[in-house]
Amino acid sequence: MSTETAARPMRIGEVAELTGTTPRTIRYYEELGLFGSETPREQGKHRCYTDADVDQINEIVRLKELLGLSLEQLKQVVEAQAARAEVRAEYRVTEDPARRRELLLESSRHIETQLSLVRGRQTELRELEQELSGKLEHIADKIEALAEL
Amino acid sequence: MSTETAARPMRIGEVAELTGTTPRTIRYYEELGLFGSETPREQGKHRCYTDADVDQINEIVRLKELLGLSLEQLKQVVEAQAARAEVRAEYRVTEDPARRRELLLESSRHIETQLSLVRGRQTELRELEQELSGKLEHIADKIEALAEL
DNA sequence: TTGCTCCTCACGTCACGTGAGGTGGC
DNA sequence: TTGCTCCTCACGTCACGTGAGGTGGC
Repeated sequence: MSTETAARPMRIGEVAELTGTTPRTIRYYEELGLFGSETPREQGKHRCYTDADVDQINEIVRLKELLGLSLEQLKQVVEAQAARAEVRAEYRVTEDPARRRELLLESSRHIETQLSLVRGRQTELRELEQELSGKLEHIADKIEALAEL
Repeated sequence: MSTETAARPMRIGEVAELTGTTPRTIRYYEELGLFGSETPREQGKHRCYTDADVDQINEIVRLKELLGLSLEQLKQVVEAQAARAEVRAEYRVTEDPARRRELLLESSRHIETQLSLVRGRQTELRELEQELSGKLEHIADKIEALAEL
C-alpha cells in the first residue's frame, strides 16, 4: 500500500491528508479505540503515526464508506483482526499444523464475511446501474424519434 | 416497481415497512422537503401515502445508502427531478421538437451524473473485492501447504 | 524567537432514535 | 367503546465540524 522506504514518523495533519480524513476524525477514531496507541504518549504532546497507521485508517475509512459499517461494527472488525494477529504470533512459535490450519480457516471465514458484504453491495449497484442505463436508453430512443420528424 | 392494482392509500407505518425505514425517518424527510405533501393535511391528522410515495422514498434511500449522498444533496436531486417533470408537462402541451430535444438532453446529463457516481463506487468495490479474494487465495495456499506436510 | 501545527475542552450539526403524553380512525 | 396506530414535542445519540485558548517542536 505504502511506497515509503523508511518508516518515517508522521504527524496527524499529514495522516489526515493521506487518508482523506481530518485530524478531528482521526482523534475520534482513536478515542473509540479503532486503532491502538501502543506507545501511550504524554498528555498534551503531539500524536505520532507510522505508515502502518495510515494503512489501518485507510482500511477503516474504506469499509465505512463502501459497506456502510458503523464505527461500533468497525471496532469489532478491528478487534477480530487484532485477536487473529495475536494468535498468529503465538502459533508461529508453537508450530502445531492442526491449530495453524484451524486459525487459517477462521481467517478465511472472516474474510468471506466481508466479501459477501462487498458482493451484496455490488449487486445493488448493478441493479441501480441497470435502471439508470435503461432510462438513458429510453431517452436516447425519444431523441432519435424527434430527429426523424 | 409496485404491483398494486388500485392506488390504495397507506399510513406511515406501512410505508416505513415497505421502504425499510421508520416512521420517524419518513417524517424527517418530509420535514426537510424531500418529498411533497401536495395535499396539506390538517394539523394532528394522519399522514396518507400512495404507491408513488413509496417509490420515491425507496429511491431516496437507495441513493443515500449506495452512493453516500447527504440529505442536502438528495434534496437537490429531488428538486431537479421535480423541475424536469414540470417542464416535461409544459412541453407535452407546447410540442416544440427543438425544446423537447433540449429537455431530453438535460435529462440525459442528469442521469449520466448519477451513473458516473454508481460506476465510481463499483470500481472501488471491485478493488476491495480483489484485495479480499487475494487474501483468501493466499490463505488457501497456506492451508494446502500444511496439508502437504 | 517566530510560525505553524498540534493539543484539549466544549458546543454545534446532521440524521435520525426514543420516550412522553395525547388524539385519530377502523 | 376498546386497541392500535398515529400525532407532536423534545431530549438523546452517533459521527464528526468548528471554534476558543493554549502549548509543542522544527
